[in-house]
Amino acid sequence: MTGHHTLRETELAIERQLSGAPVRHDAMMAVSNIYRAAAAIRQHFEASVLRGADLTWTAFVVLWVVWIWEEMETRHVAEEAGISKGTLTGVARTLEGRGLLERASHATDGRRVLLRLTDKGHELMRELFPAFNAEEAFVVERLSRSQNQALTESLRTVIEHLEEGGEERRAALRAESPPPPRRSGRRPRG
Amino acid sequence: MTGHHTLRETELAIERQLSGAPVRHDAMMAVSNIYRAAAAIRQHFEASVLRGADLTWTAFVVLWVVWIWEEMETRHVAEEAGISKGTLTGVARTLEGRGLLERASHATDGRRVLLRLTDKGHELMRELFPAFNAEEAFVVERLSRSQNQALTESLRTVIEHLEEGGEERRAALRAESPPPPRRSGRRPRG
DNA sequence: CTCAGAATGTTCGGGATCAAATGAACTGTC
DNA sequence: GACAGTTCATTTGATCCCGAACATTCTGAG
Repeated sequence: MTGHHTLRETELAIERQLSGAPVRHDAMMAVSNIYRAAAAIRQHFEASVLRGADLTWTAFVVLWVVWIWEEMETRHVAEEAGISKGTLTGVARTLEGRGLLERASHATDGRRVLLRLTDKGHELMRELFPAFNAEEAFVVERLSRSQNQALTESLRTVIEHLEEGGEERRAALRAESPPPPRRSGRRPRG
Repeated sequence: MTGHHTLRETELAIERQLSGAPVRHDAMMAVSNIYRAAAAIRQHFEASVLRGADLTWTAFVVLWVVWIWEEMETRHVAEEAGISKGTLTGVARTLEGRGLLERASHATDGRRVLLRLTDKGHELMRELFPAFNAEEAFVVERLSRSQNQALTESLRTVIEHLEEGGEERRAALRAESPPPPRRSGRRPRG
């Protein structure tokens, strides 16, 4: 959308394919821009601050969450980091392999696993976070204080809307047309 | 951030780790919310409209771009879709395998590859896009017209800022401390 | 105490992701 | 016409990503 074509060209191309059916362009642009901005930000960070530590965005976020809360159960880390628990297992494994993170078993519940940073992990975060935050400031550099505020607020509205009403909506859509089994994912044994 | 802890708790925890060094919380919240919103949106779409067609967000975006522009060279598709050309090769392969997309060679340049939808792909997009757009409208449902407008505008500002000033900034940071080789990626032969 | 059900982290399968390396094809220059 | 440099798409390696299946552990009802 930010590529070679102008907005108007894109709109015309859409009309052409849909033979005039109404399209919510405003919603389309908002959603599209949220996604593009997120991708651009992630890419910028991985190519700048995170590059020196050879960390992905996700790996950094996991380290950050664990760093801030000192010690945390994996399911909470996954939720705060916005990834599934299955993904966290893998990310924690690589971070553990690099000596930045360590697992510890829960005192009273044998199922739970606690994550905490190693000394090396602490040291890394202490020097990395200021640089990361400086880059966050760079990202929103062109926005005024009030624009930044409004942006943050609107996005929070969207996030809360999806958290509160999303599941219901998905359930309704599933009821209309039950989805076929996913192509990927673990198969039943036998 | 939208997890169990309040904003204030998080801020205190950050101060604790940084022993009072200044932090740009406003920038942090803005960037964090952009990323969380994008992730929530992607997840909602993959669990609703895209679920029936068993498509990932990326796969849908690629189909969409090709659909709108009828026929397109791969590097332009990658740029419009916001993914690297290496990623596109893989995504196009899976889409081709499902009979939704096809490759065609360029008339005068043997290096280039053109993508276009198959009949099956056209049919899918004709029925899928309206549902997709309806979901986009759902996502921004709680925003007023002017909020939506401002959100879109601010995000565009961020995207353009990164497109225009990002590379220079990354170059400056690389000059300060030349990055070590990446852990992943293809190795030189021999 | 036992045993069914719930909760928790890991494994698995298909796929997406990037940067760097690579090979194929094109473009200019001599 | 050969050849150096450029421009494409593809390959490669390590990682991330999800959801569903799974093994292990805990909990509550009886």
